[in-house]
Amino acid sequence: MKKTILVFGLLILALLVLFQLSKFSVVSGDMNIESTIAIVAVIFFFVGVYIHKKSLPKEQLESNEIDTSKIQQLDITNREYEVLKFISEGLSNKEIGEKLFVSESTIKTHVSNLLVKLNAKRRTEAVKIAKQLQII
Amino acid sequence: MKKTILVFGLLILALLVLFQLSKFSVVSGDMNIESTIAIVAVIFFFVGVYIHKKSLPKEQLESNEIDTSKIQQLDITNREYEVLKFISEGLSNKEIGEKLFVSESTIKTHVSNLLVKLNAKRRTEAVKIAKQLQII
DNA sequence: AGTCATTTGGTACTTTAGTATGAGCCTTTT
DNA sequence: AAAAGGCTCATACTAAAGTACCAAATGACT
Repeated sequence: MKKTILVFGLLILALLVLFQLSKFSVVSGDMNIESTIAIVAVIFFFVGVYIHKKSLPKEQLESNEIDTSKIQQLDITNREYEVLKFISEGLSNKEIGEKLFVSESTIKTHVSNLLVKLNAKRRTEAVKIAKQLQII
Repeated sequence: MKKTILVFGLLILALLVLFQLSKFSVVSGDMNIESTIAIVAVIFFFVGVYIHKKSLPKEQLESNEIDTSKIQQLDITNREYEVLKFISEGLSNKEIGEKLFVSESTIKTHVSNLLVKLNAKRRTEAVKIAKQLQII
């Protein structure tokens, strides 16, 4: 929180300096008007982008990107990951088996392994943990 | 997609017009340099904010806000909603019962009613649907 | 050729989950 | 007071989910 205030304070200061500099350049004739306005426009455009980005909660920007490396760290195999995604879609073991053209037994095996690897007691908990880890 | 291109096209056009106008104002002496630069800075700042906002996927901005009205539309009661949240946390009926100081039977009743109201076959599907509806 | 990880699938069993039904107790509304 | 909705709980059941083991086929790597 203190950090945010500091950053914004410095930013405003920088903008004021920039603004004064741009005026000075024009008045002193070091630069023509078109260039100055263009530069100011470009800079303030990016400032607008930056401010808006910073104004958003961090999760909304970080989230939605699946962390592939974490999947490997947990030793989750391709097949297991497929099953995990179907679980998060709310499908039963039987339905997942039909989607992947394998038996329900196979899905049960995958699910059991997933629960161990994700340190979950139930499939619902597995979904929660997987989302926290940004795996799905 | 066509709409996006159209909007951005018009936006660029408007900016060019604005840019030319600002130059013209200064050259013709209708406005002083300071004011012109300030106006351009402010406008392009907000353009930056706008562009950045538009560049984000809609879900990232809409999401994270729970839709209270939709909960009522579905006739989900307070208690049922509490249970729903615990389900999404990956708890079992027994664990939820302990958290809410009621029996597992009671939780089963609530879950059954939730599944009907959310039109889900399983608790995992209920979680998925509830998230789609931005209820949790 | 042999090892290893992955995927598959089976049996047998225990544990949760979910359904159906009925009932008692409150509180709010009519 | 009666009706209605919400919360509670129990019984009895069926259906999924999950565990524990075992075993076989496959492909990659050494």
